[in-house]
Amino acid sequence: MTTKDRNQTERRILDAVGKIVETEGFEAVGVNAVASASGVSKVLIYRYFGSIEQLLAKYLEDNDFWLNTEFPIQQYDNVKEFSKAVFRAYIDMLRKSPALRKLYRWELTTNNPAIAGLRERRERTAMDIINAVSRQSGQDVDQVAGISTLITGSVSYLCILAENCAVYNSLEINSDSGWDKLLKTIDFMFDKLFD
Amino acid sequence: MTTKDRNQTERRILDAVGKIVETEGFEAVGVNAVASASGVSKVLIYRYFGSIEQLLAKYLEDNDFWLNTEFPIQQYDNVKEFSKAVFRAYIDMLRKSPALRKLYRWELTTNNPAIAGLRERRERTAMDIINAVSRQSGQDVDQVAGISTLITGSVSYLCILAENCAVYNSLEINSDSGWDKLLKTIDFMFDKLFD
DNA sequence: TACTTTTGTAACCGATTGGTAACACAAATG
DNA sequence: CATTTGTGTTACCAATCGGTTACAAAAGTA
Repeated sequence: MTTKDRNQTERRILDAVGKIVETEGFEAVGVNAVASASGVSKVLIYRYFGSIEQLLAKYLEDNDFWLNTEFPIQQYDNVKEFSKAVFRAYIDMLRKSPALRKLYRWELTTNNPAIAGLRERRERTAMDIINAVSRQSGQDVDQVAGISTLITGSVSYLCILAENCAVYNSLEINSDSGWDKLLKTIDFMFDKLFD
Repeated sequence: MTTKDRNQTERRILDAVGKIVETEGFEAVGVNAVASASGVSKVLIYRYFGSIEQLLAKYLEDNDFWLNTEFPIQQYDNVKEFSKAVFRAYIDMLRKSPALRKLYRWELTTNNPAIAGLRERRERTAMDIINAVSRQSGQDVDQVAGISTLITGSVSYLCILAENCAVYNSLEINSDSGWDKLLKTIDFMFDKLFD
């Protein structure tokens, strides 16, 4: 260590967590890995964060990993275009962020208080949108939730899978071409559904 | 060990793999775990299977884990009903089999020759169905592939997630009630799309 | 019978895991 | 000045990981 600065040390540790998460995922975040990646003795990890669980909770807290993007439905011409925009944003977000993909992947194998908190907030955000769409379109809430689930669920799955698999149902999920096709399908779906 | 019977020993080892996979997933299949779960010294694992990778390959080979169910499209009244039946079967299969869910989960973090082989066969099976549906319905292949991807992708995701999370978009993915709602949405979708 | 091969176990190996104790030193506090 | 508090490192701990060596005994073979 260069200087004696707790704040800086904590930041180093958290940065190291971020690096490991982005490259190898949450599963690889251990005391030894974080210590060597940050260049800080692991004793300080326990001293400043208590445990790896709490360190990860802090990391999740620092980075807004729930769907916090603002979507003012009033600004859109109609519900259909609004819906398309929401899912387009969802895809972009997930395709751009390795950390977010790793988080979604981690959630498939883990359950702890930090994750539960994330899920709750995400659930609220999602249901706010779904309720708004249902209200404005006159569609049944369960129906809207179902459609939304089909899209976000498969997008989540494909974005995670793409890191280890290039093709799914002949779609190149590794490149823009495959996602353009999927987006076309989504648009097509909404054109048929919202009429 | 009771008797000296290689076949029986191999079976014991493979059974132990199955048990570990179903309960903890492929990630937990290690030499020590398999040895203690099977009651067989780990030396024999190396002797008879070479490595854990090869043991898992053998396990995957023994259990037909790709979509091998036969779906004769001619037997159905129309493409719409055929499609609904296919996805209903997909959901049932995945919800019933813990091992299959664990496999899908494992594939999200891993890539190896055995998995690649599975994916190829699965891809062929899926594209056969998709091509058949496209031909009979007159729909564009990419469109059919897209719809199919949205459904199977989200179903895969939700089935994996359900082991650690009870609710997604207000759907109870842990119980039949949630899946009934989703099935209704899928049926509704096909009713709108195939017309 | 004597010898070889097969099937099995126990014990060990180095590497790595999460976690802690002991100590050095800087900085603030009396 | 002396002393406590905060920050950091080194070195260690037991447990577990994948993997191997050495050996015992059963089973087949000459």
